[in-house]
Amino acid sequence: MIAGSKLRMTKQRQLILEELRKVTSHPTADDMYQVLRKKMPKISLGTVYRNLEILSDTGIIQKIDVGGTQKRFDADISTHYHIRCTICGRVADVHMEPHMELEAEAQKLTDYEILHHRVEYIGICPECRKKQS
Amino acid sequence: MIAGSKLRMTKQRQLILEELRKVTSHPTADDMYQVLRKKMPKISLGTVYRNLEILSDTGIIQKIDVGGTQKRFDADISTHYHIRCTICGRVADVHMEPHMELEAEAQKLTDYEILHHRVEYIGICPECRKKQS
DNA sequence: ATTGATGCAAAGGCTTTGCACCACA
DNA sequence: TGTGGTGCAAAGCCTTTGCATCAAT
Repeated sequence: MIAGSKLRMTKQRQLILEELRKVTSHPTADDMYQVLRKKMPKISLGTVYRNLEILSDTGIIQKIDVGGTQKRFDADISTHYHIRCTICGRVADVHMEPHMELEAEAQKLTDYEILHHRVEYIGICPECRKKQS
Repeated sequence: MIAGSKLRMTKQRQLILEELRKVTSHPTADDMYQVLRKKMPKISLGTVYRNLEILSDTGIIQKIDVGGTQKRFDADISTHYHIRCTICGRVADVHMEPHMELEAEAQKLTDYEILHHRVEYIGICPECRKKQS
C-alpha cells in the first residue's frame, strides 16, 4: 500500500486528515463522520471509512484497537499508551515513556517473533467519576 | 449479575465451560461453537454467546479483547499478557509476571482512576514464520 | 410448578464493497 | 483524459435478542 501508491489528495481526504489532527479524542469513524458532515454535508460514511483505512495503512495516521466494538483513530502516530473509561468508553493518552524493555522480557518467554507491544489502561474518567458521587 | 444470580448449570453451560478449560487457544465464540456442536449437535450459536457472556460477567471465565474483530475467551482468569500473531490472528499467553508498577506510574500522569491494565504483544507466530521463509 | 435457559430466526451495529459517476493529477 | 475517489445503497460479519418451548431446581 505504501510503495507504488498513487494517492490523490481529494477534498474529502484532506478534510478528514485535518479534522483528525485537530482532536485528541481518538474518534471512531462515525464520530468523524458526524463532525465532517457539518463542513461537507454530502460526504459519505463509506468515504470516511475508506480514507481512515487508507491513511492508517499508509502510516499517516494510526488505527487504535482498544477494547470496545469500534475502531478508533489517532493522528499521533508515535508509540504511546491509552486509557479507556470503562463506563463511557472515552479514550485518552497516557503521556508516559513506552517501556520498550517489556518486549525484550517477553521475547525470552515466547517463540513468537515480537514486533510491537501495546499497553491499555482501563479506568474511570473524571466526568464519570463525578457522576458516580 | 454476580449477586442474587440464580444460575442453572445446564448441560450446555457445563459443556461450554468444560471445553473452554481444555484449551489454551483463546477461542472466539464461533470457534467454541464449531467444537461444541460435534458433541452436542443441537446447541445453538446464540446459546454459546449467551453463556460465554454470562460466565465472563460472573468472573468464571475471562473475555479478552485483543485486536481483531472477534472477542475471545479464556478459562484462565488470572491477570496475564497475550501475544497475537499479526498474520493469522492466533493468540497465545506470555508467561511473565504482570508489571503492576505500570499502573502506579500511569496514575501519576492521568486524572482517570486506573482500575486495570492490559499488555498485548503483536508478533509473528512460529507457524507463520515458517511459512514466510 | 416455577422460571431460567434453549433453539431458532430475525434484527442490530459496525464495516466493507459494488457500481456508476465524478474530479484529481 | 485516465484512473483513483466518491456517494449511495446493498451486503457482510459478528453479536444480540424476541419468542415459544424446554428443563433444572
